[in-house]
Amino acid sequence: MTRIASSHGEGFAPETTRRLQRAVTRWFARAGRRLPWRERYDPYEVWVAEIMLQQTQVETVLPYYRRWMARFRDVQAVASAPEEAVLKVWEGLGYYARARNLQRSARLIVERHGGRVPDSVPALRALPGIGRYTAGAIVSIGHNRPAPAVDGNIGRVLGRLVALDVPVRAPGGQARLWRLAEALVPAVDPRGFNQGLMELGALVCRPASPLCPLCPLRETCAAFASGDPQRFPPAAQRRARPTRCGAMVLLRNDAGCLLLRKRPPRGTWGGLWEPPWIERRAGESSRAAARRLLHELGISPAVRSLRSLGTLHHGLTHFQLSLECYAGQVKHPFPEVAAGGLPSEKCWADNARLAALPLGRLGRKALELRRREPTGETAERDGG
DNA sequence: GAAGCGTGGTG
DNA sequence: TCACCAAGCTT
Repeated sequence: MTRIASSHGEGFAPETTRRLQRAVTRWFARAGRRLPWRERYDPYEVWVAEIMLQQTQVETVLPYYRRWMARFRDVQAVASAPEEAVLKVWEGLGYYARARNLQRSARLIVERHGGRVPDSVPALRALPGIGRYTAGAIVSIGHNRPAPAVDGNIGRVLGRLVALDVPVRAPGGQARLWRLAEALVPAVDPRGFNQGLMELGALVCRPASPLCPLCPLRETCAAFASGDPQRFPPAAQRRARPTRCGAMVLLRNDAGCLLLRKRPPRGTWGGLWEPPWIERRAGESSRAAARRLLHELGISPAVRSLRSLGTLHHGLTHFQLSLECYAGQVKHPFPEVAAGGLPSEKCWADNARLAALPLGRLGRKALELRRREPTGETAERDGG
């Protein structure tokens, strides 16, 4: 391996660079997976796929991508859809700000770019939800123009190639990787090169147990030469994940409809619907928390009883949720629920509405808990 | 710069 | 069971 210092920063000697470029693009042409967004390389399709793929694996994305394309054929279709329709297709995929930003961006693309996905990094980065990586990916993959793009996979591949000794996310690590990517991306077939690096990271240069014997870059790879490629680049420290406890209420009225609340547009599960829940205060029992929640909802006196359905556990990136779930019946068929907020933020949903509204996984889990519970009145018992 | 933002797969 | 990770972006 020959590495030289150049005016562009660090990089490889020109002949090494060309060899790496060829090795990656040839390997990708041979071993790259056939994926729906790789059929036509339509910039709209690449854009949607890249947003879905942020922090999400290919296998998870596939069914969502197909549903999306069946529902929204082009930028205009996204721009003109109700937000709820967009969130419904996204339901279950997580990081819901991506869906809201996708639609905001679609409207901006219609306004500013005549409905065509921009082909320059600055124009793309001006759109919400598109950062440095995604802009580079859309330019190179969607438009086949040379642009560097460093995601988790490429960061690991390049990091191993040069035996990067600081975490990818560290300040110095990012800068060095982007300089490398910039120096390596070829003018010819940048699409195949960037995708090839990513595909290598996903299939061969995996975080754990990399398949070096299958790697077209092993002769140039400093981590491979070290004999322990898995050590590079070093992992960053993780933060602790605290558990938050609380109570959720599944309230049915006499018409059999379930009370749902819409979450505020920002924050966790922004814009999605869910059965109301509340965090427990210090020293407060979950049943007491449930009663406090009912009071906030303004329907406390109408509830005959609360029976425990069990505990719902849900893990998120930065915390773990543990919710005691209570089922209750409300006396009046259509009680006022506006007391605790705007009327539009709550609704009594029948089964058709439940199926049509966007809910997060937590909400769906709660509905499942209720469905499995035998119907009819049971004596009040405390689940904690 | 660090924290917030979902979910599912894996060892 | 549980920590770790996966095609990052925003504030």
